[in-house]
Amino acid sequence: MTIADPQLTQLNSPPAQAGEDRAMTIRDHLRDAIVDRRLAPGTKLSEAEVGTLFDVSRTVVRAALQALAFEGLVKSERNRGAFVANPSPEEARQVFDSRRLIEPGIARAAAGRLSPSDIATFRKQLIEESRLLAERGSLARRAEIRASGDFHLLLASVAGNVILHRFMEELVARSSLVIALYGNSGASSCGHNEHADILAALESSDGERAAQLLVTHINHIEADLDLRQNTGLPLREALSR
Amino acid sequence: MTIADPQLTQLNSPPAQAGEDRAMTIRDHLRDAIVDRRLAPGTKLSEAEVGTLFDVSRTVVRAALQALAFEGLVKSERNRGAFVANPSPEEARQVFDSRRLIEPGIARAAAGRLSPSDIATFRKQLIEESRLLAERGSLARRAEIRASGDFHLLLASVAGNVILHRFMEELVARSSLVIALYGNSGASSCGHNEHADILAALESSDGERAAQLLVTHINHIEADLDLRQNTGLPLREALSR
DNA sequence: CGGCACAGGATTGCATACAATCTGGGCGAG
DNA sequence: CTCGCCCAGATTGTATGCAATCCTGTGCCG
Repeated sequence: MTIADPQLTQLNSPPAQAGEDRAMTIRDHLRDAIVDRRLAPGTKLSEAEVGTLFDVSRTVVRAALQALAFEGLVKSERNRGAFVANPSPEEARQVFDSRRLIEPGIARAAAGRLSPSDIATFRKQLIEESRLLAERGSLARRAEIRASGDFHLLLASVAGNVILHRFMEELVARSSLVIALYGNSGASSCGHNEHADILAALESSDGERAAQLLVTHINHIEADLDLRQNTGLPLREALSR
Repeated sequence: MTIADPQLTQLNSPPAQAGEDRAMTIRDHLRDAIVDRRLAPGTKLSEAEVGTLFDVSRTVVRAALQALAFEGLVKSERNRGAFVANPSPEEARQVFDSRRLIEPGIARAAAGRLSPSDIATFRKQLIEESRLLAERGSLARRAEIRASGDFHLLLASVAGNVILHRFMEELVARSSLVIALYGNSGASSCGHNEHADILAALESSDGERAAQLLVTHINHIEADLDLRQNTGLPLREALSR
């Protein structure tokens, strides 16, 4: 059960980053792979194996894995190793509860600060989403989920609060994991039209409406999941019953 | 310019932790020292020095420092080292903006879940705060600030959302830093009575009122700071010490 | 035949060694 | 005297080695 399948090989090509921080580069690549579902929840991330893939020592890999563990994307167990997080339905609910609490506030803040260049960026983002929505194939589907998350991140960045932005980065990433695990419909889960509506509300400086649309949007995403308790049981306890 | 002053010597006594995670132990001790102001903002945390103090290798220290950097309590600059964070007034405002956004939601959630044993814990907490409020001396003042933060953390823990709880841990810790930096009044900044009022609202299951009191409370804390822009010299935190 | 003990291998935790980079001071030229 | 360069010390970044721990599979015993 090695992680070196063909689709992951692309991880191997960080184009010789400049003297930057290699641990963070690896962290970013792993995070992308996780939210893209190229790495399934529960997959073991062996230090040696990751190190070989990226051609660095375990020291650097450990730093990257620790960072991902902080973000909740990786669960690290002492003397056992690091695994792609496998959020329980309860955790999944908490992710969306948190988003329902935080994102409306972000929307209100963003509504008051939206610059013309922000609007342009948003439009480009929506166009990209449309393009991916039209495309077929699992690869496009992945990119679409990613782009959908980027919309929310863009919103957070416009709001101008770096702390909340980081919180949102974590929440969006974990949402991707949760959707990967509990996603139900074949239909695209993240209604793209809703994003456009939210942007429209922002453009008319109607932060309150944007906030409300956002909550509805999050509700839709969560409603599309199957968060029944059964699925989440760890193997051991499943056998005990 | 060593950090081994008399008041820090107490860091040196982790009573030989069991096989637990030493990096996290060191992280906790450092965090305590930072929020207690025993380590001033801007202080350099040399890996070798910290390692000597705790009698571990730099490897472990690096893990602890990375954790603190992730929480925003430490700012780590490549090839230069780790420093106790020195938040700008703008960052300080963002901390409180974040708290105003998140804590009311936590209060509403907590109001619906408050158990009798929770109430008992809260009461003990308030008594402790009163005790410290009465005491004199900088040591008691530190403990009081700490205890005041613990109230908010307790609230988050009652709310039952582990993600939001972690966010609050970060925000409370950063608040302590900010208060240390920009605190104005000699008077106790964190009105203890307000905590009691909040608890009363929670006990009567009036989450809305608790939320509102909480916002007022946060406003009071922030109002007690001097967040004028003047300090904002990005000049390398010039003379920050 | 099933359960338990134990050894082998593999993996992580930690310490240490070495390389890369930064800081600060001294020295020389203008 | 001031400015700039260069070198030495110090500090961080990374790799590697060793010890501790955990998992697996085998063989023994009930």
